[in-house]
Amino acid sequence: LFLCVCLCRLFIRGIGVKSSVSVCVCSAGSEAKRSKKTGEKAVKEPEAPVLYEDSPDKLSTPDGRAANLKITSWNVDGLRAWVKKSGLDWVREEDPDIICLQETKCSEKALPAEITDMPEYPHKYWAASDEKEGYSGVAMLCKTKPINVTFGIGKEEHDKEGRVITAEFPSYFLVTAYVPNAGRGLVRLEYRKGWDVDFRAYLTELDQRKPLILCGDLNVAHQELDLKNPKTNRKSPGFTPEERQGFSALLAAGFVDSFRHLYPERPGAFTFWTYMMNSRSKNVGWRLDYYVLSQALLQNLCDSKIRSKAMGSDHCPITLHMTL
Amino acid sequence: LFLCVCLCRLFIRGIGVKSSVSVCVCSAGSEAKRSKKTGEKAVKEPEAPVLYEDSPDKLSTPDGRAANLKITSWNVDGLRAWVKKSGLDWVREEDPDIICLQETKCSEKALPAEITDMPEYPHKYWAASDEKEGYSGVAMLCKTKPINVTFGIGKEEHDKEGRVITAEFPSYFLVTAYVPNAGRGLVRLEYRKGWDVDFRAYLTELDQRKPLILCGDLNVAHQELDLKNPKTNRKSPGFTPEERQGFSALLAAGFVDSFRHLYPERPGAFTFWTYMMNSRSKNVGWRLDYYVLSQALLQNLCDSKIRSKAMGSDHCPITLHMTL
DNA sequence: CGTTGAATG
DNA sequence: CATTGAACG
Repeated sequence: LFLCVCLCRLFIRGIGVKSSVSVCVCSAGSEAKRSKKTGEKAVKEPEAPVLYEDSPDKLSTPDGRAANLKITSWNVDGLRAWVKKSGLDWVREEDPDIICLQETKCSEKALPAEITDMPEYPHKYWAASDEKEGYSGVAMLCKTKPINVTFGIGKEEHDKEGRVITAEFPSYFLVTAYVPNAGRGLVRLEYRKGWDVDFRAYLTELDQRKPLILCGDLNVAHQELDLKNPKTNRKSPGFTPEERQGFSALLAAGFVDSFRHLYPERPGAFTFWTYMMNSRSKNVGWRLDYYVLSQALLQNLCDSKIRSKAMGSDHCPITLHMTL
Repeated sequence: LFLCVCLCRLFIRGIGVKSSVSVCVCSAGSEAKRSKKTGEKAVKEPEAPVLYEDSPDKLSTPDGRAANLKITSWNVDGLRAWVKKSGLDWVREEDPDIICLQETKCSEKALPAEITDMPEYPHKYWAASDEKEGYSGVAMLCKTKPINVTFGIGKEEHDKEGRVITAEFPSYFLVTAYVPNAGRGLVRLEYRKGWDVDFRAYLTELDQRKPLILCGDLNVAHQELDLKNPKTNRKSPGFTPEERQGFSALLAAGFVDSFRHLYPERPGAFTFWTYMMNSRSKNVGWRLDYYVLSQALLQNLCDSKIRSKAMGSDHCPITLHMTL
């Protein structure tokens, strides 16, 4: 086992795979202690995985107004493969008013007819990477037509990779984003830091006009509670101090992490699991996908859900219920 | 239909795909005439495909000596995928004394255990491309140990792509080759012409020491009879005048195309069908794989077979029966 | 581990 | 149409 762990670490070294090693560090209460005591060797034994069950959807605000807006966000990790894996069947079942997709990896002309033809969502918006085909890309599908839709964040250097779509509705902005990954070896961490600054400025500006909902793959696990193995991932993309501080700064600018607001202590609530090492079956994951709200919208928040059972990507979808 | 043909041709234009257009040009006798007469429009209709059934194996020489050497050659188009598609099951069933494989696209360290462990063939020889991983590569598996085995043809410029293995046995040489494709747009035709000259010299020299059997994907259809659509492929890699003349020159140097020697008029005898356009089901193919013999070995030839039903690659295997 | 396009055939 | 490694995650 020890050898195995070492080999795993060697394999992962420097490349910053998100899920880290195969030995669970997050303990499962008394389970963990017992297994430590019974372990014959000095090496750690795998502990019982903390699986996760999301609570039932709450469909009203704290003051009792019924939910009337349902949004789903999903990093699909390649829209075409995700469609083949019946991702759209799950979406039809979930039946949200708005669907936001990230990492579509698909130019508009290559979109499968299954999604371009979907009559339930007559208003569809696509953003793709200008240069690299099959890289990045986000989409937004709406049942009702937004007042206005824009692409990018208004900064040339950030707007070539199809990472942001902003839709304006009467009472709010909806922003969906696929935040740049800091990359293996953190080769793109500097760029990411600049992105975080500029993206925060963009959101702050929007927020001054109208409250906003930000959703998508923000490519950061904010706190230790937000990933299975915080100890071993301090230098992994998505959990560097810089990226975590970037998220903290966003919250400090007047926004709220809706899930953590509602469930401040809930462990094991992840939205991403690397395909490697059976991470998902062991719930060795990260919470990288969020609904971040303008503080002004907190009163309209009903629930913020993690649909961890939905398959088709290395991320699972998340769903937001609002009264607006 | 005409539009479709045009689009196909446009798609294929300049890239020299071997199988050419989807309309069969090779006629099926009276069938063809009838369909032409009944055609309402001026455009050609698809004709009934000429399918191919190989004759039963003949297991003795013309003078009645029983076959005692069975060789199988197969361009596997990626050994790892071919193994997954049960190519080895077919080989075990065929049970030849020697197996020659081309386009293995696999370095020695990446070989699947299913083939490296095969106890029926204790003597295994692998050649791979030096530079490009997953490109070219040939292999030879023998039940009995050769006297000597060499790699390449003794010319630096040709010996970097793992294209030739030569095994010396008491009474003959066995050479397996994956001849360089002239490439889309014939970008490598000049190189191929040089190869043909040097390979022929290599074989001629070998032949002076001991008679030889050459097998493999020679990447040329010699005569019009050797591919479905000769008219439309005059400029396609594998059927250019230069490549065909290269093969003619080889025969003129004292060698025999064993299949065509035995079956001089047989049509539809192909060993390759592009994966595109359902070519194989329509037998729109090419004969690119050969057993070429030193003239001295003709007296030992029992049969030269095309196993066109064996699946797992875009080529089918060919089998040679000899008395040696 | 799994998606994507590129090169090759 | 299908295989391969490379980039990326």
